[in-house]
Amino acid sequence: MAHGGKPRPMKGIRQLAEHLDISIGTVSRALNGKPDVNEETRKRVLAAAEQLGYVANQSGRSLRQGTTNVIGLMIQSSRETVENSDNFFLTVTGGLQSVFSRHKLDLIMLPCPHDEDPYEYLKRMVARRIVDALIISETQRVDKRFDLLAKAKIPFAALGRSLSGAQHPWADLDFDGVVNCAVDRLVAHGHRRIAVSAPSSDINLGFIFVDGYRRALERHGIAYDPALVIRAKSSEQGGYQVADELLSLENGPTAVILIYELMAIGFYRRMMEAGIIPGRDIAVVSFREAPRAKFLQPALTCFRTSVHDLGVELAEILLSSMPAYSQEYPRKTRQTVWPLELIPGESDAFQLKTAK
Amino acid sequence: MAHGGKPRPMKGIRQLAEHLDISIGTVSRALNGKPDVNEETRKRVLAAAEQLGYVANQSGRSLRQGTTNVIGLMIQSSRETVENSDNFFLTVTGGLQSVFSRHKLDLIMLPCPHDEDPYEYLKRMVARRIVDALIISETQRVDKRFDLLAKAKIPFAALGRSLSGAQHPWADLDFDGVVNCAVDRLVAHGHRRIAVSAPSSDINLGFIFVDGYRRALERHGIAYDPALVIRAKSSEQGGYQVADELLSLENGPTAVILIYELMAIGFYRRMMEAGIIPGRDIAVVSFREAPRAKFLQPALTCFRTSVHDLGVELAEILLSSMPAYSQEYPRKTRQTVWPLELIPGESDAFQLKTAK
DNA sequence: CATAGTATCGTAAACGTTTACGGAGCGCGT
DNA sequence: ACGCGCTCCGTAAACGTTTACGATACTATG
Repeated sequence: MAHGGKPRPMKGIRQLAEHLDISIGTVSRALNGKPDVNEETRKRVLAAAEQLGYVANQSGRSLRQGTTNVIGLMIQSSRETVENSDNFFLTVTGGLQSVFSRHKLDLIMLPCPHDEDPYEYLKRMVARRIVDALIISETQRVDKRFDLLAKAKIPFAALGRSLSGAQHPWADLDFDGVVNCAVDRLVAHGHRRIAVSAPSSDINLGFIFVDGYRRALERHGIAYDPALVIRAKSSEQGGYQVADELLSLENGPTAVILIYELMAIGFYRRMMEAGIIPGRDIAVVSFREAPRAKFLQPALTCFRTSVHDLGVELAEILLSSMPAYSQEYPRKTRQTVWPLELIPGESDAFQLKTAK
Repeated sequence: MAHGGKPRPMKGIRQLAEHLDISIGTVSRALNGKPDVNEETRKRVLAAAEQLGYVANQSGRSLRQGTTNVIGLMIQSSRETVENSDNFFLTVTGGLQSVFSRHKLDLIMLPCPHDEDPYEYLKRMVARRIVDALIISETQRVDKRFDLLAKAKIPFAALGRSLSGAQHPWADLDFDGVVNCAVDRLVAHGHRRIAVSAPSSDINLGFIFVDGYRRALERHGIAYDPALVIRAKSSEQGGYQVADELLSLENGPTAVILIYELMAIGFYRRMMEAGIIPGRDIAVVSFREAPRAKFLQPALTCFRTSVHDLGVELAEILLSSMPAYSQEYPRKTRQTVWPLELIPGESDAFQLKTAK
């Protein structure tokens, strides 16, 4: 009974080596595809590993070679984001993984607790060295995390641009293009008084959106009226509130651009309550289509994109800035403004009769 | 220039020890709150660690003490799930973390790639020993993952019950209670022909829901008619399809129970197309309220619960089965059927006139 | 036969921690 | 003076890998 029986407790590479009567080093080389190993012994090793269910302990490996083969995606998931975003992150995750899995990289999500400072959380995660690279999301207009990551010299990319990260890799939806397209379209239909809804300008999106709106108006020679910019939450209630505020204006708009499709639900309702019919009395265009809005009558004009493919793009941006993969993903630029496509509906499909 | 200057490159505990002229062991003990260390030196160590930004390398620590202080939440995120579930997982995650963070445990999400077998993926994750414990979700009716985890002797809990996991820890929504309550309510309003929609019976939910429906009918002495069970996807299209199939029946129902609120959108639309008004001509009750359904007219009667608190419960179930925390979370039972609350609307608020 | 080269493998160090163990210093009682 | 206990700290082993290096056996070449 020298080395017979079934050594069930698979503790590590050592047991595997003993079971094969091979040195531990050779086993490691065989498993990792290193050159200095006979093809036949390699087969034996792989077969035994498969049979005994051996998989290398990640801690040992990471400690030795200083790499984890894991990419982290940090999400803040504030209560409001969770309520309103329609699985945006899970969809992006799908795109990211479809790229990473080709390189045997695993993606993990790092959800920052609601009661912890995102900066401190990220610092901890970086220091623990549990990931080789990081993707941060929900970027703020000024975001210290960019500096942290740059200083830590860990490869990263951002889902969402930032002033702090002007020269860093990111991918972001083309908010500017959207609002430009929307304004152009509305102006072509005869509108001059166009309202816009946006979240607080602290959030980068809130700033970019309104800034683009402003420049678009300027391009058409329309004066910018601050009263037509409504700050509201990106929710159904927010849409209701936007309608409410616009109704209270003396000189109200003939068209409105909503920043999130969900808002349209509340907006429609409030307007209908007031006897104003979207698509007939007021034009509505909304950013980012979500599957839930299809029921709206009249059909909402909005913008669509493949969030999955945005994830693919972001993954490639990240890999291009990781030394081990950069030659596989050569790039001119590491900053992508992701395009969206206009889906025409009935909510703005009328020509304004009276020129104001 | 013995040990002056700023030793910026913080490589590990060794540098920290040298910088303090203290042995490496003492530094470790000081940082980890072990008893055999002078309070003053402890303060010095903590201060220096803070100043130099030292955080223990996780790989080294894990390797030594065989524990990672990380809990994994595996999600499959099939394309359909991502489309339809309204951030259910992110909400649960919030509840989980609110418990875990109290014990300095970190939660990471492990999203299984779409093209990989969930069982193999889990096997890999377990073998790599990147987590101390696991939560699996989207459990199947028979789910090999339970056996895998039990055999690997890694603590785990499931979000969703399973036949395989009958004796294992889980928390799940009370589908049975929901369908019972719905049937009781509809019967009390005079309905005898009640239809139900459910996903495929492979999915555990699909089985439980219909089984509960069947027993509830039996309790009221109503014959079970298979024609009134419609298998459909939990989406808007699915709801449209359910209405369509029900309309084609010779002897149609006077009430319907939908399994997901999103379906009500399509259901309403198809019914209105046929000139049948929900809440007047047909009663509608739906499971699980989502914020998006509030606009429906007439208001949908549905069931609500705090998904966040479900996460809290699940976290406590898991901790109670981890040796290091079990005495802190004593439990009689490790299986929770999570209750939901009825939110009465107008969609079923009428008494059926003609007794059939 | 001697030598060089090649293919394959074993040995041991290293990664950064934690922790069991023992030792030094000190106070105190006998 | 001696022994004992206590507090605090240093030493070194161990965790499971990977990998640089050297050793061995064999083949080919002169």
